[in-house]
Amino acid sequence: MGKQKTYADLILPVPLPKLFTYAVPDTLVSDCKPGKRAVVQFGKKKIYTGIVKKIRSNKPDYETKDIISVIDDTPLVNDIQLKFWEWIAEYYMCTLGEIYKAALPAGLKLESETNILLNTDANYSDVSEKEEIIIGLLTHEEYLPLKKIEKETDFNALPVIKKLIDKKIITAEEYLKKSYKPKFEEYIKLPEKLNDDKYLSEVLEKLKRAKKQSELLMSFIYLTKYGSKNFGGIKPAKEFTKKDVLKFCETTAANLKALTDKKLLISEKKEISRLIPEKYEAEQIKNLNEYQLKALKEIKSYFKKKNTVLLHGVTSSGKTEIYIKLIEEQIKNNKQVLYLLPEIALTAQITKRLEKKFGERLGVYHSKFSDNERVEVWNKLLKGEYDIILGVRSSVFLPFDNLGLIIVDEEHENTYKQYSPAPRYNARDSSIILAGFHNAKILLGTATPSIESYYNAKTGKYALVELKERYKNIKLPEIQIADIKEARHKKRMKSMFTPEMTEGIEIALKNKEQIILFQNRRGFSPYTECETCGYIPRCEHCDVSLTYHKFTNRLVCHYCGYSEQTSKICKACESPAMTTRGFGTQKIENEIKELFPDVKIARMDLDSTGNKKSYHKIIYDFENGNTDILIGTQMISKGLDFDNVALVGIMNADNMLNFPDFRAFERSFQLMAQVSGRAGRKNKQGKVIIQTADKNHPIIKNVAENNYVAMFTSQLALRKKYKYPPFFRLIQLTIKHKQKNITDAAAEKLAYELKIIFGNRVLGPETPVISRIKNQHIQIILLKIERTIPHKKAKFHINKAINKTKTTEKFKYAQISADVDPL
DNA sequence: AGCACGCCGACT
DNA sequence: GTCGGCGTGCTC
Repeated sequence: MGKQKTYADLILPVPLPKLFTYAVPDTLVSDCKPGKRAVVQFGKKKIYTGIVKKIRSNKPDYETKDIISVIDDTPLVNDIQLKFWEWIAEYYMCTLGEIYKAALPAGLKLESETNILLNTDANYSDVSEKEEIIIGLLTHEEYLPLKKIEKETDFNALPVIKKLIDKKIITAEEYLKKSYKPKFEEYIKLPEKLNDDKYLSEVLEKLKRAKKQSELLMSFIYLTKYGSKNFGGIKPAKEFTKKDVLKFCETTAANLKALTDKKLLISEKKEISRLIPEKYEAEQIKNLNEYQLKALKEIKSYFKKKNTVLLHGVTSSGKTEIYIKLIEEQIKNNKQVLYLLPEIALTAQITKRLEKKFGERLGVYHSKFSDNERVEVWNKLLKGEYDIILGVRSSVFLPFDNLGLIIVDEEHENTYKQYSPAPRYNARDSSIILAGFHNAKILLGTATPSIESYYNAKTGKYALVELKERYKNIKLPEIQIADIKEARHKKRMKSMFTPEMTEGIEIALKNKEQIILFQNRRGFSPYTECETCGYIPRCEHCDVSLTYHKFTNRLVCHYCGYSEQTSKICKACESPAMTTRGFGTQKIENEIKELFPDVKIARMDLDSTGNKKSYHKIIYDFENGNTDILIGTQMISKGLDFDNVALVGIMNADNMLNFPDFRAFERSFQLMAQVSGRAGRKNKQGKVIIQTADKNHPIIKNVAENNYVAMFTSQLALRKKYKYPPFFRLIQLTIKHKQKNITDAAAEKLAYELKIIFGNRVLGPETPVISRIKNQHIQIILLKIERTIPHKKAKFHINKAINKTKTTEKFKYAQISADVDPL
């Protein structure tokens, strides 16, 4: 009679729809708890860390492996998070493994690597040439990672290694590699005994002949007592970092080492945090103006009845100050706050403001942080060292245990939706569920609400608070529409600039005021075309035209990264007539340089903001007036506040409006309204010039009149008529396969299965504009399902149809993925 | 997703 | 004959 065994269901980082059950050895039973990481072998060799989902005692009807070890003393993921993961998996039709992968920073998901060791007692008299090469590599090393051996050999090393293992000459070992590396810094302090003046003078006597060393010792002692006023200054302290010692004692590392070797100074390596916030003087937030106060009061009173409030405040109405007041109250009540924002663009300015207010209790989490930094944020939140997290999409996965409020700033932004890879979740919508699990309130803020959110507010699902006055009485900008068609007809265009735009720029420059020129990129990139035959180079793997990059002079595929040299000669007809078409920010930059040669220009787009630094530099230069004209993509539309912008020029409104997407009008309005909001200064009205070939377009009129409600009303009617959100829920299914005929047939079959249940709610299958990516052919099926139908039920039937399709032998390897609420 | 196994055409 | 490509199946 053995006692009952314990089993654990684990979430593993694989895209398989089920949990994996492992036996928990008796020694680990007391330690193995849900939310902790367990190390297990998966398959023949791979070792992973999985998250313990559930502990149970009933034996499964298959053989189980044992858990190797449990890593964490306390759970890394709490119950609320596990519940949240399950909701996301269900709603967005993905696996828990995919969420696990997305939720945790890589440093917390350990994976094994294979190491190869040479057996010392092996007999290697009878080896082949290739085998000898590998043995040669190993003779100088204790061991080598398999990956490294594969890289350093110019033949396929795997079979050779297998042979060598068979011959018992080498062995393979799996080991978990820790990717999180704590950061260390060297600190220097004085040994106790040197506090004794008598001893000190003896030491100095001994150092008589080492002048540099005694000087250093004296100046270090001085530093500990009085600090320094040079080089920016430093306060007295018991110990200093090595870096500071070298700087303030004006000495060399060698000299310092001489003293530490003699134990006259003590050097100590300490683990330090990478997340040292900038030290700012604590700042009082300015008093709210009467409109902000009114809005704040309304939000608070609505929170008594409703969980979600939509704050619709025009650009520069001071929403951030209201957020700060709400955050302060939560902190007073010992609650956590999650402040979500779209992408790095916003973080720079807002981080600074929040850091000034909340100092070290603020954690920042975004994509430009290194993985090590993200691990630290996770751990610090777990330890309760943060009250507020300011972060992007993925911060909804951080280990909060006591949220009181979630703020979703710029609620309408599409970067809240992840498209690829799975989980294809929307952080705004998910955070409403997350807030529910925590009994927390949620505030959506924006100047241009998404149609969905405004509809929810209008129908009473959310409360609506309006803030229509701009902060500091800045006037909304004057909006001028410049007719490209007419200017072209009269031959008055200068390159891509209408006379209105050229004049506007000239006036602003003359007044020493700044200018922002906006060119959206989406659906509009420069490409090359043959003037003789009209041939446009396309990607061989992805069926999409290649984008021209002037900087590298190459044609690049934006889907797979393939690139090729540009050529004057047309590949199709061989005439030397290839020219560039369309213009992006680079082209505008070049044209401006020609039209206004002495003007200082900066460009901000994905290419020019490769890292945190270059991005901040562009903003910093513009803020401080070092740049006259800033040219950019949507990046510049997001929440940046500048003081001296007289003119915002929208280079081409039409390519946004004509984008083939049911949200094109809504997005165009949002973009133009947001970009316009960058214009205007204290006491002086700003100006916006919109260039368009269609000056009577209703959306352009809505923008010019700053009439959100008109845009909303007309769009809502169309959404209803054509069965789109918010009335219908969209689910897009993507079918991929290497062979076109299998893709097409599988898509047909899936559509057929879906139509049995969903009837004419099924659209397609259709060949998307980009019909092939990385040599995979693609078909898509779109479902439009009434909001009134329970989504669980709908998804159950969709999964059934997918499984049914896969029962056909030929379609077994077709990849079918779902995108719920696609953008 | 990895990873291994096994089948088959293409080379020394 | 072996090498290496890729189709197929499995993972507690």
